[in-house]
Amino acid sequence: MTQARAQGRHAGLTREQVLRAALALVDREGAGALSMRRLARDLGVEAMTLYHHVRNKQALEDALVEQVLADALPGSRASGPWQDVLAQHARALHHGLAAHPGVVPLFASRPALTARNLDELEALLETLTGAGFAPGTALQLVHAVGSAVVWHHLAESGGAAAAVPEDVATPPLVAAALAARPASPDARLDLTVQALVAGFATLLDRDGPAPALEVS
Amino acid sequence: MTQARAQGRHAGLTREQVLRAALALVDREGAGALSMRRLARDLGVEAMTLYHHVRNKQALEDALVEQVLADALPGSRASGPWQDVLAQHARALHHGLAAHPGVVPLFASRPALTARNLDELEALLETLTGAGFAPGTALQLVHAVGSAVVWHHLAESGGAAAAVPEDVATPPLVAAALAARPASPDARLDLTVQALVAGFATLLDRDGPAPALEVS
DNA sequence: ACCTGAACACCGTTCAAGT
DNA sequence: ACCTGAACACCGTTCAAGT
Repeated sequence: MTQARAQGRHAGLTREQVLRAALALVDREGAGALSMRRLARDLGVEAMTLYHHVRNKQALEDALVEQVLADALPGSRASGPWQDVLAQHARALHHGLAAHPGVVPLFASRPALTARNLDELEALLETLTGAGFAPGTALQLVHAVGSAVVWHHLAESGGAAAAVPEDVATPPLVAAALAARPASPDARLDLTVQALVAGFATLLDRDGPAPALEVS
Repeated sequence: MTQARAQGRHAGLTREQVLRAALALVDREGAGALSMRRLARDLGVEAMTLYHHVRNKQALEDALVEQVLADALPGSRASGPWQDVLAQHARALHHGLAAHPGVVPLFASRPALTARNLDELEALLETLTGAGFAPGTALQLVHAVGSAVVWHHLAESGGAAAAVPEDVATPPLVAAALAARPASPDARLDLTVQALVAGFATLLDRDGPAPALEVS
């Protein structure tokens, strides 16, 4: 968008500018609109210039995911009952994704564990093992909650709910269920997260007795 | 791969052949390798020929998802306790996805409800509402289980677990958790599904008393 | 060190034309 | 009805070259 430069002239482009522009593009037009050439055009630069600040498109997408994650989970290290800590984590992730809906599809094809959020994960595991969970079970619980949140956004933005085909007769119970389920997406996510928490709570007994949390 | 034809000659191509070839391609080389031009080459045909059997690439991908789903869930209408019916549903979906790992990424960007599996859904809702669940809750439970299974395959094939970065010191609890969690992917999926089932079971009381299933 | 330009090997899709 | 061929407007990435 800015004007062309003679060859060899510094554009003064930084990695941060590239990432910011990429995030803006994805927020505006979705992950499908992100291309090296298009992003370069937005920055008023040749496409090849971008490769000086980012290894390739994959790495660019990785960086976007990391940034959204880092913004969403600032390592708050909340304390309190493990159920609340986990719910707080889910909420933070939820709001982070809501702020950048276009990035959500990129989460689907990427590992859940990145350098940037290892600290947050460690803090959650501390809380959960402190509450009596075995470490392996705790990790699965964190993953389950995280993926439920991501999946919720994936489904919400894909119009998953609205997709009962027109030309097919909706069976009675499906129709009733669609009409009766919680109206707001947030309430639906809450229900699922609460069910996960309640479900893993029943596994607590297996892992060993929980320390009495309420006592001093 | 077959030899070229003079213009206007019938290739005798059918929609079924197109879908079969597309599924084979995706199974062999992943969803990323699926392109109209590549698929046409595999079929020994010009790319434009495909548009006679499929509306566009989107529709082709939709058809692949539907087919994998239809193969995985043949509408078995299993009976028994709702927990078992749900676990059986999860297993069927799990095996269906395992048979076509390349198709899994296509599930992430598509609605969960298609014409092809409405019957299966209705049957599941029958079982769950029969067990005392409110229809809305039942639908959410089915969705939660389904997305847990799909997410599991997504994470498994994306190498999500193996992705603790080399250059970063793994915090102690994260390391312990990775070492201690269930070794096999199947066992991990089982744990999550069981937790979901147990969690929604605790919601049963809210929805109303369950009819005595064992009686007569 | 940072940026450009041409080139290579690809895409999805429209449109007019063949039989 | 079914298939082709050329065309349009795109891709990611390599490589040699400029300052």
